[in-house]
Amino acid sequence: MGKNSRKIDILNAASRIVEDKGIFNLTLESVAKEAGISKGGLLYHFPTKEALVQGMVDHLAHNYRTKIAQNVEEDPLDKGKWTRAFLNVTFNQGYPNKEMHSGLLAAKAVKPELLEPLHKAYEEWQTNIENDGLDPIDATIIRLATDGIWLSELFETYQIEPDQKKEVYKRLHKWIQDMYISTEHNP
Amino acid sequence: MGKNSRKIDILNAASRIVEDKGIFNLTLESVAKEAGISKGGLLYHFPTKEALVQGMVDHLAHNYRTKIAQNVEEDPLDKGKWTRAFLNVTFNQGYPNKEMHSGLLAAKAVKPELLEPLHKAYEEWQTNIENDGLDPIDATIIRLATDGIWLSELFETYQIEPDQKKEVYKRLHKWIQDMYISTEHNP
DNA sequence: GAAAGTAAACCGTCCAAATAGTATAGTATT
DNA sequence: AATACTATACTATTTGGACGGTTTACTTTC
Repeated sequence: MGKNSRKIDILNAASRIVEDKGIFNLTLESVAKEAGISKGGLLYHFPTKEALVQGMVDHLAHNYRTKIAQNVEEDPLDKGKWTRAFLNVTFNQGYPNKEMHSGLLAAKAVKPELLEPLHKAYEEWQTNIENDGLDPIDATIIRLATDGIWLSELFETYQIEPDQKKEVYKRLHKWIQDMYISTEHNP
Repeated sequence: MGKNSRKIDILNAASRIVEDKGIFNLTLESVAKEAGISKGGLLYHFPTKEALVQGMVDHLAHNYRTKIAQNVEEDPLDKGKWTRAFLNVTFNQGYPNKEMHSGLLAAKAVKPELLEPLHKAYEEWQTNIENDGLDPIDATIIRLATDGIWLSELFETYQIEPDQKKEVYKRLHKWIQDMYISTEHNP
């Protein structure tokens, strides 16, 4: 296993706690216990609670980035690949997942500045989506809609039916396809 | 003026604290101070911290509901009025606002079950939007996109340019209009 | 209309429990 | 010898909330 698999164990434990018991139960002791480690051991890896939360954010931003990048790379088509990546990741690959939810909430609670790694990722993505070979406004709308799915899962504002979610996905996907066709004659 | 204007003062104070200093600084003392009241006085109105947060959620859910309902009522057209209400409220009336952000985050931190009033509102709205006289999937996509705007403002994932935001609004609005035209011949 | 009564609104202190972080001495692995 | 821990004790501080008392706003009674 990697050198820092222990660190990742700890981060996962922290995520689980935030997810199951809320941020107020994210204490050094509870994280240590959940990770099967002593408090001293936890503090060895993350010297402060803030460092722990920063670790959570860095980790989730890295994972999210990797996931999106993978989808972009594996896409055979160039036009719309970024927009499609977000669609796929959100609708078919369960991202952003609960780990991300906890990380976001923890950071927002402890110190919003910790979210910067994620902000940077989002800025880049927005640029890529606007230069995805599609109409930038339409592409942005598609991205916003996927973020809407995320929001609804994060706060459980409403449970979209799986069938309906699939329909939404198909329609958005088709939308990208139609844009592609309508612009390929105007290079 | 109203009997419980004091309660609302307190709720506003609590929102301000969450917004400016984060959830961990939402203590009984800090809320009391911000509201210009004593700790005892605060506890008179909200006997526990949980009750305070519940108060925040109830208040924001009520305000949001009212705002949406107003827009629906004032809409001269029937078809698409619910979908348009969300568009207008989100893009032109600054809702969900910071007060809502704080309430949501506080509830999620203290006890997610407290969000139920909001969940109920969302369920109803989803039903209304699906029966808005528009294509239900398209209407849902528009709603998801507005939620996406909300998410980005809540976590500041990326700052959408005001011009671009306006463009997005115009396109979504036009989309509703086009749907209206294409379906009005098939009653 | 003064006095008495009453309930809601509010103050300020006290306390037990919890917590972040420090410190330290020792152990296992590499 | 260095790294990665365990285990435990301790400090300093914060916090929810209980509690007993006080003021204000209104009524009622005499």
